[in-house]
Amino acid sequence: MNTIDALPKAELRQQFNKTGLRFTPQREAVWRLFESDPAGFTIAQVTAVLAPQKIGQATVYRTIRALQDLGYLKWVHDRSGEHRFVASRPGHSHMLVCRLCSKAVECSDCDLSVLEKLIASQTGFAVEGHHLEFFGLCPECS
Amino acid sequence: MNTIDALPKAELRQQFNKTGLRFTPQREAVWRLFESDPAGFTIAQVTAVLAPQKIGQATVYRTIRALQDLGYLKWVHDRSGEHRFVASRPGHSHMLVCRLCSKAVECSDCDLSVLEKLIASQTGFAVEGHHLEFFGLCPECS
DNA sequence: ATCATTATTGATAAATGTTGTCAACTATGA
DNA sequence: TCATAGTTGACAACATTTATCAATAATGAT
Repeated sequence: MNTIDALPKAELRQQFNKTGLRFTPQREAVWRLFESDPAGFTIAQVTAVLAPQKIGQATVYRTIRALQDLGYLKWVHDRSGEHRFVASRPGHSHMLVCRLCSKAVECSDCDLSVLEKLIASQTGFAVEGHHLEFFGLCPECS
Repeated sequence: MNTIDALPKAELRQQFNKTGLRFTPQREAVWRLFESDPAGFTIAQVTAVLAPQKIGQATVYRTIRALQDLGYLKWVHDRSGEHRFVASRPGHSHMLVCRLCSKAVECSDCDLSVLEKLIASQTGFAVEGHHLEFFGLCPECS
């Protein structure tokens, strides 16, 4: 229920090529890493894990940004306030982050439109979008 | 309606002293800066603005962290994804950030409990808290 | 008001984190 | 198979954040 389904290699290649980017072994390795753990990783962790495979840190930075732009990576915050990246699917969604195991799951169908209307009427603010992270305990850690 | 009321000097001093911290001219200068602009500042901006007053960057870092711990500073994200700090009042609240003027206003009475219950029933996730930022257009920029 | 205590300051260095450069390499579409 | 053009990794350059420490100054007690 939590881990997202593995992304077919062909689909990932297609996503890269669509925007003129190339599908390289290094980029696939980075993506596979994120796919392997729903808790996600910080940039430092990714470079550390992939260093033995001789993947340079510049490549890690570039790949993470590319995956972000494609919508396959979203960020959440540690309790320490640090960025952590998590595999996801393109499109808007919210993240539920477990306080204990750090696992992050997407919550895409949670509607905030009611709240946005309330805000509009109370403050005159025309809400166009939002970033929302929940933290708490996942079913396994409860 | 947007800018928060100026914080009395005595109250700020009290807040610092309460936790064993001291109320110094440097710390007051940092706070006054944040109080002066509801759009907030990045750390780099604060150090740049206060450099002529001979306030070291280490002091800026320390003071911002202290103000954060006291609850008087909250962070929001730029469109570029960067941290920006904004003056606020202690306690939980959400931030409304204007896309044009970057002004940030607090929205403390927006209830997410309904949404949290919905999430709990749908995912089994026990929500304990959240971080929520809205972006859009403030009344003046609409 | 004075004083001793002890947190704070600024300068500097050290440590991290991020981006730029470029020749060699390789994925891609023709 | 081939030419094109994006990609790689090593390294340098740059930016950001933290640690150190002697001198200074805010605080509570007197």
